[in-house]
Amino acid sequence: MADGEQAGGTADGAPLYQRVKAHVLARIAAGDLKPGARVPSEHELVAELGVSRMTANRALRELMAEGRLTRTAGVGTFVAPARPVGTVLEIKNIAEEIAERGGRHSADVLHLAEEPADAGIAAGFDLSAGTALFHSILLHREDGRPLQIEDRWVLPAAAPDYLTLDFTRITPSRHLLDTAPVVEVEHVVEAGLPDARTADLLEMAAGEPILRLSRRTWIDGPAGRGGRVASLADFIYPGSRYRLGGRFRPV
Amino acid sequence: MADGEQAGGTADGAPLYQRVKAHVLARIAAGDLKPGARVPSEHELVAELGVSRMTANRALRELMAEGRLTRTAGVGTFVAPARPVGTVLEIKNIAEEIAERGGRHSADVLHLAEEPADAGIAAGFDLSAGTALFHSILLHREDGRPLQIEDRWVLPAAAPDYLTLDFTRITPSRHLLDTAPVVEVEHVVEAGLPDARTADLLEMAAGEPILRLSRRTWIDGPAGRGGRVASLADFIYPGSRYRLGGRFRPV
DNA sequence: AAGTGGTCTAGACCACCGA
DNA sequence: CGGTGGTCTAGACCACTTG
Repeated sequence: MADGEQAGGTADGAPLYQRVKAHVLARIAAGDLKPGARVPSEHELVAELGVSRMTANRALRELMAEGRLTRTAGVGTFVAPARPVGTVLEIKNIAEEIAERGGRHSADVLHLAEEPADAGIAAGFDLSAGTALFHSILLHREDGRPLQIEDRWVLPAAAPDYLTLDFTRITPSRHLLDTAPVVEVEHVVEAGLPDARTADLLEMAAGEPILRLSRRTWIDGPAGRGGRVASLADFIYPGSRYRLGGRFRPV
Repeated sequence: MADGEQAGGTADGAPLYQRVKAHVLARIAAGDLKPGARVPSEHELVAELGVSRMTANRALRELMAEGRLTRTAGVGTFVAPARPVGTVLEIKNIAEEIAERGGRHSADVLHLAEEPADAGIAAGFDLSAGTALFHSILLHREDGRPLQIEDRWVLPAAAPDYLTLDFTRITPSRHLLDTAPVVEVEHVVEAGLPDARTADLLEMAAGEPILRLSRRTWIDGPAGRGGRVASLADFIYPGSRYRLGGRFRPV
């Protein structure tokens, strides 16, 4: 129908599907619908709220996309279990991040060559040991002071011209992002102790720990296949000079 | 129309709106549509692909929700600029996380009291120093071995019964999640060195670093106001026994 | 005025699930 | 079999932007 209706806890001028969403969320918030409980079906919402089925469908579909509901064709719609809290840690290009702080970024290229992958690196790429990969090691500085060691392996097919690039001017992250669309990313963060060379390069005090961020990125295969590991990178920061942060609204 | 069509790089059996999405994404991937470029309007897609406008709308709307397009009513649809890469670090309840690994969780309550906030804590809550808050310190163990120190401050209004809970049976995270819906979360991860008491509690080797995760969570105000800081928690892990990881598809 | 996205409807067909 | 979600259509009205 057209008007004369109000559904949930959303402003009157709001679109109908949003009011339907608010209506369902309000019942969940009130404890009326607990996790696992069955939510009114599309047809029931049509009858209950006087909206069309497409509108009810959009409301429920979006709530499912937001993680609030689970739906199964032929069965029904249910309140999703309380979800673990996740965080978006936004990991910017180091050069852009420094620029945003008003600092000056520079980089030393410590190593840049094609090398056979050892067993550990090869495993990260799902390739066999000995496969030739590009390997770069960079030292990034903020206002001249060492901030990050970037130790990266790259699948040659993902960036054929990798060895010819000037990494004092463009970061590998930037180049790879521009070259191939990233399909998936994996991150692992850990605390550790630096080896002697790392401590020396980063000009760290004795005993100071490092923060290590390991990142794997996947790209689409050339023909749009499942996707391949394009790059494996370790970012190492002095523990006293770097923190990783993120703020977000729960999904 | 009904059938005899195929649009982009998606399987023939796939829903039409997904084929429309694939069609647009393929043009972006091919460099045909670069960031900022205008994407065919809904009407144009209707004419070009023979789908209904609702189907074209759903395809473009979902691509916008996925961050690939920007849309402006009255203007048009455009390819979104390349986005900085973000990561979802999913941070589970420690008890559930241990259970998922097949371990046994236990906890010691080291401290549980109402205390005036010092200047630093109060600042985190946007309150004035000296405000009375609940303060708990817990030591979480996996199969008896210390894994995490949880040092938490809680706004009394967010969990009035906090001091009466049995934290050997339910974790503060779990209780707070069940009590009040979280509106926003902030995380900071850093590496550091433990003080003597921390090293002792976590049974750490000399010189071993810690991984510290600091979390602030916001809840809605009682009347649905802007939101208040409900809790401020530090989670401290032995660097040698914990890593924080996440895998996701770029938005 | 023409084009854009934003929304909504009433109906339709389908695959799937459970009794 | 009836109920469920999943999809698709052909129209419609609206607010907005642009020329």
